[in-house]
Amino acid sequence: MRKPCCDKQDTNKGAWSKQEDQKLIEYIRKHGEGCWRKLPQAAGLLRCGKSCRLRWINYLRPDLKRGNFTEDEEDLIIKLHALLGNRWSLIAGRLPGRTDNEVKNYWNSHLRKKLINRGIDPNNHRVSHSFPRLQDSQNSASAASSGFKTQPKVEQHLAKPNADYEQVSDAASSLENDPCGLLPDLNLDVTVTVPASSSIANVEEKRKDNGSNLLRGLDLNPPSTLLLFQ
DNA sequence: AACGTGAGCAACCGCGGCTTA
DNA sequence: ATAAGCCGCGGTTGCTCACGT
Repeated sequence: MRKPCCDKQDTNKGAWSKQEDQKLIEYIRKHGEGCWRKLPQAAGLLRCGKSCRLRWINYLRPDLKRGNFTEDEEDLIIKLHALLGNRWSLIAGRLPGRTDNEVKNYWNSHLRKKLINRGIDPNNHRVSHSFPRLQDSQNSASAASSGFKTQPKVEQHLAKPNADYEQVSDAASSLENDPCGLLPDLNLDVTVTVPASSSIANVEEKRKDNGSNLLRGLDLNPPSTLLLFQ
């Protein structure tokens, strides 16, 4: 049998130092990503491989954008969350240079509140009486101050008060259980194909057999050609 | 100026599925 | 065939900083 992943008593925890970052960057620059278990020892780091992977993916990767999310990115996150639910890695996969952790944090700290302020339940993207909407004047003011050019299409279509649409467990299931066509105007223009062996959908289907029905057979194109909504 | 509070974010934890010995 | 390690994910925690009193 294999050795345990790492000796926890011999590993550092908490914030990474610049020296540690540098070691990790140097090592991956030379050897590339992969084999996270061996990496810490090979790179001279007293860290768990898991921790190294997280640090690299979320912070050190050279292709990371960092900085504020654009309005387009915000809109896309909201729409993808309505479609996919809390599948942050999938959502981040549609946002070049963004990580699942970053998207998740941004959702929890900013976007959730925005939706709540508009009387939309962020869990299912439906108008909810338990999230009292601001008056229109306040709403537009808050939208303007919070960076939205106009009301996103999602809200325009979802902000129809109708108690029948409430109380659904999560966004993904709400879409699946949408007999009334709550989201008719989202125009989910996705290509339905037999998944290619290399497609994201295929990989995801292999990984997450539970609850990935939404993705089954969806050929998720690269971000630049994504046509989820119009 | 000092303290309290809340927001934002980096990092950790635990779990599930896959891989491998 | 099976048990245990590996990997990646989502949820949660805890630290830091900005802001208000």
